[in-house]
Parts: sequence; structure tokens; C-alpha cells
Amino acid sequence: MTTMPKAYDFRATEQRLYEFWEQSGWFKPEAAKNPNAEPFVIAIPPPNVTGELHLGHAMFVSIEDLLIRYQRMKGRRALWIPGTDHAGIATQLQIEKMLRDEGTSREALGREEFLRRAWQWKDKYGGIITQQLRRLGASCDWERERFTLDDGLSRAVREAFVRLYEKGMIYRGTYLINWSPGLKTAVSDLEVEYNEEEVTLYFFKYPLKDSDEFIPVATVRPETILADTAVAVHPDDERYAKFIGRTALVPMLKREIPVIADEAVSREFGTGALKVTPGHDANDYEIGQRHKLPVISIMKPDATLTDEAGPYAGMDRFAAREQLWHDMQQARLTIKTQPYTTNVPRTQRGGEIVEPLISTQWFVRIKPLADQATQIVRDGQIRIIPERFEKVYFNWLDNIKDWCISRQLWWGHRIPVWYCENGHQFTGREDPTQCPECGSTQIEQDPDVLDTWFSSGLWPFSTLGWPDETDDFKTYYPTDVMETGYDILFFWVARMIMLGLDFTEEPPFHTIYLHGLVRDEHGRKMSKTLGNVTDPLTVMDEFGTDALRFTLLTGGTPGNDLNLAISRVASNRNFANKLWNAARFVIGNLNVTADGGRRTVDDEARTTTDERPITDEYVERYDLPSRWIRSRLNRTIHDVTGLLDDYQFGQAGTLAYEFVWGEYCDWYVEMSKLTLNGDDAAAKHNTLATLVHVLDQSLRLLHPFVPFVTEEVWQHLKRAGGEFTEDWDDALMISDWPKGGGFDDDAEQRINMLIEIVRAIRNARVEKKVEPSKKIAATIVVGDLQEEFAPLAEMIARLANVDEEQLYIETSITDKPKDSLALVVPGAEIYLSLAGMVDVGKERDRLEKELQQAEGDIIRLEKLLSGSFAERAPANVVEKERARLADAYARREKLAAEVEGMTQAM
RNA sequence: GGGCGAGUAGCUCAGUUGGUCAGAGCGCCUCGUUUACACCGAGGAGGUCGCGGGUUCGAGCCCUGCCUCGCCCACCA
Repeated sequence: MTTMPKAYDFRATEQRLYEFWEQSGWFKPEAAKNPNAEPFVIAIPPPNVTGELHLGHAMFVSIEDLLIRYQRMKGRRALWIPGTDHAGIATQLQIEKMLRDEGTSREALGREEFLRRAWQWKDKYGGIITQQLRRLGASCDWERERFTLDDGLSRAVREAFVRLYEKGMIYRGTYLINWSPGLKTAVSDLEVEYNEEEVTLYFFKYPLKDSDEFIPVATVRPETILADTAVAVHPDDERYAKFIGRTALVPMLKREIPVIADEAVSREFGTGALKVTPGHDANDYEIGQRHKLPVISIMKPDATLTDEAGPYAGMDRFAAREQLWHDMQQARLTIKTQPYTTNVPRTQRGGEIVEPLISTQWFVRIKPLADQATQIVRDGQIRIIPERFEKVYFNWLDNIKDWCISRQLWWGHRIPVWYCENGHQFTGREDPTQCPECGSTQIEQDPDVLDTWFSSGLWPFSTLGWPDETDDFKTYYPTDVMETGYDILFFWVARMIMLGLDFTEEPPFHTIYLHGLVRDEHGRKMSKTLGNVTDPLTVMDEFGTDALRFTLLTGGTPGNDLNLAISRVASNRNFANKLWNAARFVIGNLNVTADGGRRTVDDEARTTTDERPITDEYVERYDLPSRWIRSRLNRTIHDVTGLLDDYQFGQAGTLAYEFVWGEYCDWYVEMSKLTLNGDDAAAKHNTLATLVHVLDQSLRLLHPFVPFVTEEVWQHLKRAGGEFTEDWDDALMISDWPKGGGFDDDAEQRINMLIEIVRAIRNARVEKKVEPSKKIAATIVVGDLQEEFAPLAEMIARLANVDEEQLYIETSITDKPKDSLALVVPGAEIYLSLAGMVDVGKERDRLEKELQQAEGDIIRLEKLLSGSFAERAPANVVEKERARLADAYARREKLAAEVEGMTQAM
């Protein structure tokens, strides 16, 4: 027998198989059988270089590897470009933490030393994440691995910046931006998150100059009073009309500011009067522009106050808030405080409150790029799956604001702009040594670096060698599918499209597939503080990579979040085991029958790529179950292929799963035992050929979903298969995708009926509590004689031996067997000899019920078919209903006769 | 304030041109060792498909209103 253990051991196979694949070079597109095949390319969403594997990674690897393996098997030159992202803020934070633990800081080290340490860190931890992607089975071409800060990509970033700069698409300016005091850098609008929080709303008096009167004002950030440059009221507000044009005094500072009127003030909110702080509030900034108000900035990068804050200079923003309020209370300038719920802006990374600050930063003029990016999707040149995200995409691009791309960090691509001592500003593809305008050699590079997303926005082409016209770029660009989480549609996807269109004049991919977030079992977001984080490595340790992958692929739908239920992972591990054991069965039989059971295999029997129609010869060759399973296989191949081409991965996987488990294992393997037990060598041979063929094709269908177990099983099958498998490829992963053959409706119909009959008998046996091992005699009446049913039904349903003439298959009978239990299924009647086991009264009730049901069906169907349904509904649908009606008539007749017979017997 | 998604068996979820669509897995109940598999096999219980209208011969599936939960965008101090 076989040496395969009873249970599939993924621990013993996964790593070995991955190394086998990778070392064979099959992850490279150059390994394609046809060197001129059409390429299929995916650029990986680059994980943070120092990141750790989480379920989001597992999700994208599952989907992208599925796509890549599928297209590879279909013969495309499949290329999955791997790589990592330097992830500016995230990585710099980690390095700074390390330095803090060492008792030093980036400031103490200086820029150069800091970067040296950062690269050291990257070299140490940068390999971990890619190692973990391998663990997931990712069939990336690792020889093409890239990193956003490597030389090639840095050159791409430089080129991109210079081009935009020269076109006037990049500018430097002083504006109100989002400032992160913790990170001490500007962040873009997207990096600010608003959370509803309980804060305090402070009401106070704005005193007027030369008067005892005051204007009541409310604010949630009292410290910004110090930067006020006006008090504004609504022009139509009678309460405050008299103050317009007068002068107010900033509390404690007694700085004189005007009282102005502006439509932007809401009369209903707070006191109806507004303090205007152009230096620290976006709306106020606009009001300030309208009224030409001065802009005062009271905050330094670390959120301590500047000299403008007078006595509060040097204090932290929150300390200053308290102190100022205290002082104002002393000065009787306060009115009251009250709790207030509002959206507080916090940085995505650090989590501290973002401060709107006036600052000089670099921006990309985004509108022209956004318009192009909108158009390309509207034109259908890029398709987004699921489609609803197109609306979200359009909405964001339509309201886009210029992109702040400078960051006050050290870890990243330094902005390639230099300033000379004479105030000239210039860029260059190469680092300059002197000013191109005045020739001064006293030049200094801008200290800032670029937003991480600037470099990732170039990813699909920078990884292929752009801006050079490399072979890779020419061959593999544009890529095909961009697969990633919907949460980075704006951050990353939109920017790749904008920059891709601008630099390469082509959409960087034609399809965007967005997956959802992986949540915990009950739909909660996974977080360390909640303690509900599922580590994919732990899951893989326990259930195997295939089980995790299959769960992620079939457990949800595109664009929707997925609640990961461990019980599903467990059941998918069981599925891997099922495949394993089906193979053990097949392989065991191959070995056992090595002597007498086999005869020479001809091409006809092997049929790994049969496209042929169902011929007489074919029908002659294969027994009914084999014809049935081959036909079902062909249908499954057809459907799974269609679903995959339509990006319906979950459906495709489920279908293949159900075929393998529910039809091949549950029925065909069982039925094959009959033939394998017999002594018809030719029949045995054909059944074995079918067992091998269907398993092989099923493994191919499933390989993109569960690559490890399918490869392992396939290798065992290949080794044991002898003449059946001698022309197979070296590995499943490089085998051809199944083409599928014709459908054998006749065989399907017959086996379906057999299955119905067997189910009815099994059901009756359990209901009547017949010993499982006890054989019972039966008569089966089927319209058209199905002699093949006898031995199959005998075996599967444990009916009495046909040779003892206790199992009859008839086309019709005149007298019902005595003391029998009647069962009626569509197209057949069954009489089980259960002498003495049947309670006639109960039995009559049961049949009565079935009779009523049949009558109900008849009434419903007659009504349906007499109405306009028959005219309006499609012909095939009507036909189906007609057939059901005919069957109901037949059932009614049989059942009525039964019931009557039993009533008399009583 | 605007937009989107979800609400289907106890739990986690499928269900794409409206016509066996009322399903799967897990859990539960009864049985069970026949050439693979107890990570198994056979059988079973369990749902008015969130609620109300409407369109249609026919609606989880389309339209409309409402309820609950979640998310995104905007951000009136």
C-alpha cells in the first residue's frame, strides 16, 4: 500500500514545496512554456519594510497569488513583482523608539548618522516580512524584488519630481497645513483622522476698546485666543450690529483687533460671534484672506508657544490653555464652560491632536492630474471591482485639494531642490555643485523628504525600470490588476493612476480589485488594545497556509469586510485532508491492481485535455458513474473558469470544493469501489483512469486557492500513476489549466436519479431504524430500465444481493411487493421489504402527507401554467415547470394507489 | 450634512442578468468501523431572507419609506 500517512501534514510539506518551486525558477515569467505568451502582471502592494505580517497581508497574498497562479497555468507569462515600502513616518518612529531605548535621539545623532542607523535597521528587519510572504505561498519573482528607497526607485522619484517641477506642477508655499507636533512634521489631509470626542466649550468675553461692553465668544481651543486677529459676527445679526467696525482687545494681551462682519459666521452656534484665528484654523484662514487680516502664529513645531504669545511663550499648548483660562477667570473675562462633543483631528500614526499651522511646504498642483484620473475610469479604461467604489473615487477626485508632499522627516527621499546664498532655487536630475543662475557654490539642499506615497505612487512602473526604457518596462508595463484594500484607494491607488497617466501616458493597470478589512469573529476591528488580534502565523501554525488562504478567499465578497471565524479555517484544513485521503484511495488502488488490473493505456483513456464530444465509443468505454463524474467535472471546469475570469473567487472556490467533496469523494469514489472490486480488467482500468483524471483536474482547479496541498497530492499521484501520469509536467504549479470536455446529459440524469433513490432508501432505513449493516430486499421501478442501478444501489444503499433475486429493477410492476415500504422519488418508485418493521397506520399517514403535497404542487403548477406565465416566461423555465407538473401527476397517482391499498389492508 | 455597506438557520457567511435560492461551514440531535479520510460517513432538527408598502404571472434578488449596526467624505468656532 501507500506510504502516505492517514492525515495530511502541512507542517512537513509547505516549506519544502515552496523551496522546490522557487529554486526551480517557476515564479519567473521567463519560465512560461510559450516565451511569447501575453504577460500577466501584478505589482504587489509593498508592505512596510519593517512591518510584521497581519491578516491584511494574508488577504492580499491569497487573492493576488490566486490570480497569478491561475494566469500562469493558463499559459500567460505571469509576473508578480514583490517589494517593500520605506514607510517614512512609521519606520522613522520605530527607529526613534529604538534610539530612545538606547538613551539617545535622532537630534543627538545628526542626520547622517541617523540614516546610517536607519539603513542598519532596515537591513536587519527588512527581510522578515518578505520571508513571511513566502510562508503564505506567494509566487513572486523574488529576483525582481524592489524597495522604494533603492537606487533605481530613488532615481524614478527624482525624475518624477523634476518633471513635475519643470512643468510647474510642483510649488513651494506658505499655507495653513496639518501639523503633527509629536512627529514634528506636516501631514496630508488624508493622514488626519477625526474622532468624536468629549471636549470643553469655553465661553468668554471679548472686551471692546474704550467701552465696558463685550462680545461673548465660544471656543474649544482657548489658547488660540492669543493668535486672534479679529472678532467676526454675522452681518445681519442685530445683537452685534453695533459692534461692527469697532475695536476689540485680545484678552490678557490687550492687542487691538477689529470687529468684522462675515457671512461665514453662524448666528445659531455658540454665542453667534466668532474669534478669528487665521494662523490656526482653516476656516478662519479663509475669513482672514477675505478681510486681509494679519496672520499670527503662536505655536512652534513642538506645540509650545512662541513669543507672540507674550507671557505664555514657551508653554506647551495645553498648559497654556489652562493658564490662560485661569488668568482670564481672574480678570473676569470668562463666562462659563460646558461639555461638548466634537470631531477632534488626530494624526493617523502618532495619535496626537493635529494642529493647523502656517508653514512653508511643497505641494503638487493636483487638479489637472485628478481630471485625467477621473476620465480614465469614466471611459472604462480602468475598471474598479466592486463597482460602487467608482463613486467614492470620483467624489474624492472631484473635491481634491493640492497635495502637501513635504515631510519634516529624515527617512525618505530628500526633496531634490537646492537654494543658493543668493536666494535662487533650483532642481536637477543630478546633485548640483553650483547654482545654475549665479554660479554660487554656496548651495544647500532642502532638508525635507517626500511623502511616502509619492514614491509608492510610481510603484507599477518604477519597479520595472522607469524612467529607463528597459526590457522589463517595455514587456510588462502596463500591469494588469491592482489588488489592494479599499482603505488605501485614495492614498495609493488614485495616486498611482494620476502619476502613471502623467508619466507613462498609460493607465498603470486595467482593473482594480478592492478587498475588505479582516475583522475578528464578531466584526470588531482587530486592535492590540482590544486584544483581539489574530496573528496569521499562529493560524498557519495550527491549520496550515492552505486553510487560511481558502478561508480568506471564500469567506467573503469583494469590498466587504470579512469576519474571520476560526471554525471555518478548521473546516478548510479538513478539506485539505479530504483531498489527501481521496488521493490515498486512488493511489492505493493503482498499486494494488498493478498486476492484473491494468492493461495498456491508450490515449483515449487518459484524456487529460479532452475537448471531445460524447461519442458512442466513449459511452461504450466508460461505465455510468465514470461518464457522470467526467461530465460533472467538465461542467465544474467550465463554471470555475468563468467565475475566476469574472473575479468571483469565492464562488469559484466554493464550487470546486463542493465538486470534490460532494460529488467526487461522496459518490464517485464510493461507486468506483464496485468496479475496482470486480474482475473486469478493462472496466477496472477505465475506472482507475477516471479516478486519476478527475482528481488531477480537480487539483488543477484548486491549485490557485490551496497551492500546497494540491501540489503535494499531485506529486504523490504523479509518482504512483505510472502510465496514467507519465506525460505530466514536473509540477502542478506549471501544469496547464483544465480545458474541460463535453457534457454528458444522459449520464448526469441517470446518476442524479440513482442518487435520489439511494437517498430515499437511506432516509427510510434510518427512519425505520434498520440496522445499518442489515441488507434489505427491494424492488425499484424506473420508467426506463436502468440495469446499472442494481449493483450500485445494492452496494451504496445496502440492499440485498441481486444474485439471490431479492433486488429487482423493473420498468413497471403489476403487483406491489407484500409488506413493503413504498418510496416515491421523481421518476422512480421504490418498494423496500421491511416485513414486520412497518407500522401500517403511521406509514399511511406519511404517504397521505406526501399525497397532499403532490396535490398542492399540482394546484399551484396548474394555476401557474394556465396564467400568462406560459406566454411571458422563457421557454426553458416554462418547460421545467411543465416537467414538474407531469411528475406531480405521476406521484399523485402512485401515492393515491398506495394510500388506498393500505387503507384496505387496515 | 452628504455618500456607501450590512441586517438570510444558534454562530460565521454564500446567493450578479427577478423563475428549485431558501444554501454552505461550524454548532446541535440520532446512528455508524463497508478498499481513503473520526480533520470521517449516513440521516435529522433549525430561517415569515430587518420591517411596511409597491412593480411583476413570479422578488432575499427591482422601486419606495422606515428601523438597527458599521464605514467613508465634509468638519461651525
